[in-house]
Amino acid sequence: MDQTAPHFDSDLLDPPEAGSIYQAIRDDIVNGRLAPNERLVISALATRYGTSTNPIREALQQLRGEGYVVFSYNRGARVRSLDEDFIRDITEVQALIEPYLTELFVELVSDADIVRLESIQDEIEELNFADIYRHSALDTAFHRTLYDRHYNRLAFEQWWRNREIMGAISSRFPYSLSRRTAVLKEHRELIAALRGHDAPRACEVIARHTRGSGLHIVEHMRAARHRSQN
Amino acid sequence: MDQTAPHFDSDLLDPPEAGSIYQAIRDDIVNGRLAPNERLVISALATRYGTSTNPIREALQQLRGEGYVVFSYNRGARVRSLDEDFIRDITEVQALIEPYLTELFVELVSDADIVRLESIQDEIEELNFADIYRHSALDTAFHRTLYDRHYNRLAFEQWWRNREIMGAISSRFPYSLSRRTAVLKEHRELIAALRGHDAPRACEVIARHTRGSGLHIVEHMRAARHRSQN
DNA sequence: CGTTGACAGATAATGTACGATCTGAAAGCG
DNA sequence: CGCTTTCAGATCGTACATTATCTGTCAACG
Repeated sequence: MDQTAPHFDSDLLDPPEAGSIYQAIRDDIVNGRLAPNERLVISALATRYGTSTNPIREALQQLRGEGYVVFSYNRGARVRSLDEDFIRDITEVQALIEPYLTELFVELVSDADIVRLESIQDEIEELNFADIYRHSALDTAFHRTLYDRHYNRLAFEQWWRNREIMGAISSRFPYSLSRRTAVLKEHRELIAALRGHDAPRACEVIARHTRGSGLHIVEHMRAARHRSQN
Repeated sequence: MDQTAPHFDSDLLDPPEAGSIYQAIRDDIVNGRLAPNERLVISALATRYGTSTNPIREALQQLRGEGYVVFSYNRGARVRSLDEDFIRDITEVQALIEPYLTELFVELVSDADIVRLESIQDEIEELNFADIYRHSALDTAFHRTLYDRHYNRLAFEQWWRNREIMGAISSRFPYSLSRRTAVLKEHRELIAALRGHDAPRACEVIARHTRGSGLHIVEHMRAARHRSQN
């Protein structure tokens, strides 16, 4: 079973060495090694990734087009700052896309799919948020099972990008107890809806799931902001 | 001081000269001067826009991130090919975003907004598709009136990008008679729904409008493909 | 005679280096 | 204390070097 790592191709073939700088920078952003709003100095990145400046400049421009990086003229690039408003916005877009992607999956879901989802979910519950990175990987696998085979690659890529951005920020916060129980409950609810081929219910659950995830992040951000205002 | 500055027609916005190459290339794509699937040769573009290669390379990378351009390693860039599947995909995403954006507008619509929409619509009907470019500008103004003030800039930008891409392809086809009547009818229907603050109806109309627009393009593409297969 | 395959030159993408501004901030001056 | 000057560091544009791919010719072969 090819359990795919969080490795996602924007090109079909990974060029031997080419887009790897883009990949590396993007990974560093979504994993928090390059923090939101952090300045991205070209020469520093060039030495960091062991190349000259031009590949860095091009990678940053691509990331700019994807929304990970912002530029000011003659002042260089920064990692996009992820404030509460932006998380709210991205969450609402996800709450549109995910039910849309789910809707088709309800049509074409097979028994094997259900088994796979349940096995992932079993593992999630067994792990019980002990290892956050492992949990994140499992959660990603769960959702990708739903969306991977959708014909609409544009929507899928949009969803994936947004998910990575949200992951970048949410990995800094712990799961609250209420959020944990909600995640588990909603996953189980979704599986039940899929088994019954109940599209409206599946879409409702996934929309609730998505909104809850965003709200959870925003609440953490708000709390952190208040703490720092003492 | 005597800098024979290549002042492109006195700019009205933005940094002096910075992203203007990006803008120029994007405009050329969405206006069809650079056709779908056309090869984008860096040196050729450099001479075309009167600059060296690096700004071109960076602009293309940004456009890649936005989905206008695709790369293959060591083989350069092409304008994204817009096949029927992609139009279908982009249409379905638009059919998610536009009702979402409309929903809020129903809440905050003012009498002045209604007046403005009606005046645009009057002009559209008076023009009656005689000048396609003018019609397109008016139609854009109509829809932007609905979405411009939405707080979700991410969704707005996504909508705008998709709209420009669809405009790039649809401008090559004439409006069929049935499509013309549908457009006018749906705009009027939308205004009526807005006046009555009827959100569900407004969303339904705009979703139908969006899907119809996409379907219209796909039908033209299909017809053109069959013609060329003789 | 037509097709295929290899080779060489041309073309273009990718990487490196450098110089010309621009920015931001600290030092100098009134 | 505020304004100007200076200056290091960074961005942005230009030029060049290095490969990789494409094209067309020509000979070998069926």
